Amino acid sequence: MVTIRDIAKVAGVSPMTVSNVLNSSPHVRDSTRAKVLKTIEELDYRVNLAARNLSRGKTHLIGLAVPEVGRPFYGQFGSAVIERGRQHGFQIVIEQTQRPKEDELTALALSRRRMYDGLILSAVGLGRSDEDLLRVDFPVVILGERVFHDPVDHVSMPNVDGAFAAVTHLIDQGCRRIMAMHGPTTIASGVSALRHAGYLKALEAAGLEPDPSLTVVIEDFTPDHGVAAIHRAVADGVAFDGLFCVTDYVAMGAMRGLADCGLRVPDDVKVIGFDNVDSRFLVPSLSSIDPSHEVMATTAVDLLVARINGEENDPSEVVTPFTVLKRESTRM
Amino acid sequence: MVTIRDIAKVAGVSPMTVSNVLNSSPHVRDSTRAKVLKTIEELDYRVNLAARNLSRGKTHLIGLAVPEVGRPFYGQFGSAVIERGRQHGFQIVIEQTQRPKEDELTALALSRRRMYDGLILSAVGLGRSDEDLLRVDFPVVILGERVFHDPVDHVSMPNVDGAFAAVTHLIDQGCRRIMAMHGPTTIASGVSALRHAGYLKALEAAGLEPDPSLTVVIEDFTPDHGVAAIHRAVADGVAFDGLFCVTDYVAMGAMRGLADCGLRVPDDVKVIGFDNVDSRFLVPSLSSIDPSHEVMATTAVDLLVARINGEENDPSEVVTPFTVLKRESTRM
DNA sequence: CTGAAAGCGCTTACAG
DNA sequence: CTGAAAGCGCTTACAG
Repeated sequence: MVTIRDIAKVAGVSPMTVSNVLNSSPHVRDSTRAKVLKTIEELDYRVNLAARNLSRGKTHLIGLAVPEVGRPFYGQFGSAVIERGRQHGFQIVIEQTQRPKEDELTALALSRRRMYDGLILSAVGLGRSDEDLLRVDFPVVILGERVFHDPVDHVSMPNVDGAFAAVTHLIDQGCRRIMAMHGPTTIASGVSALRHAGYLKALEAAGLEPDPSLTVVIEDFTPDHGVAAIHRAVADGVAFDGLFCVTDYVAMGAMRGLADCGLRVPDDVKVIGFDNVDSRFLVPSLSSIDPSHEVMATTAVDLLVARINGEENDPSEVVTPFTVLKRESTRM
Repeated sequence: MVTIRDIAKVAGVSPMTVSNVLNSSPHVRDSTRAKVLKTIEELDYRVNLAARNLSRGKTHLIGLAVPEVGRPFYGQFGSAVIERGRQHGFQIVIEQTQRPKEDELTALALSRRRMYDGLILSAVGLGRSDEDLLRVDFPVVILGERVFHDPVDHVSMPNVDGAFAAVTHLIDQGCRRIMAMHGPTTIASGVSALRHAGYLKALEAAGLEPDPSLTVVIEDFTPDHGVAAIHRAVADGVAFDGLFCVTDYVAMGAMRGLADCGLRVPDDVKVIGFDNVDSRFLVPSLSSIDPSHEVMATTAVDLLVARINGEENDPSEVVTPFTVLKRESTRM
């Protein structure tokens, strides 16, 4: 392997001059710079980043821990993070936290091994009891609501308000028996609990009595679970004219399940999701809450980079703005 | 920051014994190991991977260069690569190669800076003229057909055969005027050219005359382009009863476009895609070619890891098996 | 503008 | 079983 010393020897300068050229320091005479660059070219030298990382104390690597990058939301979010990271000169290592809490804590621990300069952690499984673990002396941005008083930057979605708006839209479109489909609401700060809260709030605001049989809990946010949940509900004879799904990806499955059962969207059941991932291409096009995940990604990266650069602001909590996208699936 | 020397000092041993403990070397007395581990615990020490990487000459990082991880195929593929990498003890850095050829070459160049131990490169823009650039003394696995004689492992999809099977299925279902929708066929080894070849082959095998007006070229493999292409074709009065799309993601848009134009699937037009990404959840469910991307991911990672470990096999070219998934969108 | 020296925090033969 | 020394390939003050 060609090193800086080889270049120095051939070019007849010291290693440190080569280093200066590599780092485009102004303190190099033009002729020297040219000579060094020429040698670098000739020997096809490439800087060894492992060495640079060690001496600089930075890796320019950011960890991104999300449940599964194969799901549309995280894929698109990840894509935006990679792009924004690149703009700041960082590369992104993706870790998948398939086992919600366990893997999220592992990611946190890993990142402290100085492999990453910082970590963006989608905390879907962390609850109040994990507060202490977030007290790290390491740049971290959490994707999700602020749990308690963890001294960490948060970027979160407008879960309650978005769900409220979604369900209110269903009500406006004439729905009276609205099903809510989401995960267990055991983690109070989790997406399911918050979106369920928004659902209940919307019912209440409209003077509708919540019916527990209309709350359908799924284990995981995949279309498969959406399909199965609808099959089950219909088999159980649950009657409903509206459906609010925790994510578009789940809604995609739910719409498929409705079709299986001979229920038409929007005629028999109006459906709305959350995330706005490719949902406009479905037939019927799926109404959704757009939490502007581009904004989330950009904000998360920017906050993290600021921490990495040592800016000492108070921990901030950014809730992204949202839009209600009204499409065919909720048409009157 | 706590280093190995701090641990050594406190535990009363030499740094190298700490290192031995960290690397679970058997040559450490149990009592010494216990003492060191206790100190590590107490001082909350974490190994500095940047330092370890430098001295070991490995980063345990694999680069994955794909066009855009927000697209279902690459998201799911990336997910499988991350998972398989993890099993081998590697982490994955994703680079997005939005500008096909340019960024792919950049990724190649970057990976030689010893940041990655190896690179998995989705070569959508590289053609025969780039052959030389692939002659790298660095572990690389290319996702895509073998261009010429580049001495590199390849994992590719059954592009021609898969397309042949897809179009033959349409013909079997009674289609006679079959549209092919894909990108420019300028790169002979590219996905579009190969799948188009399979399309032509299937027509020929069935004795159908190819009609150039039925070949629709799109700029990018997104649903948006699928929608627009259908709108355009219908506005132009192109008549067709079958549609083969280069990917399911494009087909999703095309089906949306057909709905916009009042054309029913499968009654008026039967549609089949390629990739099998969530296509079974669409309404109607989309027929597709399943190129077993799990197998692709696993194979690519395994081949790369073998290279990284210095195994000196001849460059292999693996074409994954495929399945024709017959669903509602091609029902008679 | 250029260089000699020390250091980043580990690991790797080599002795003992 | 344990340690002293050299080295991985850079960068960073500090001199000159």
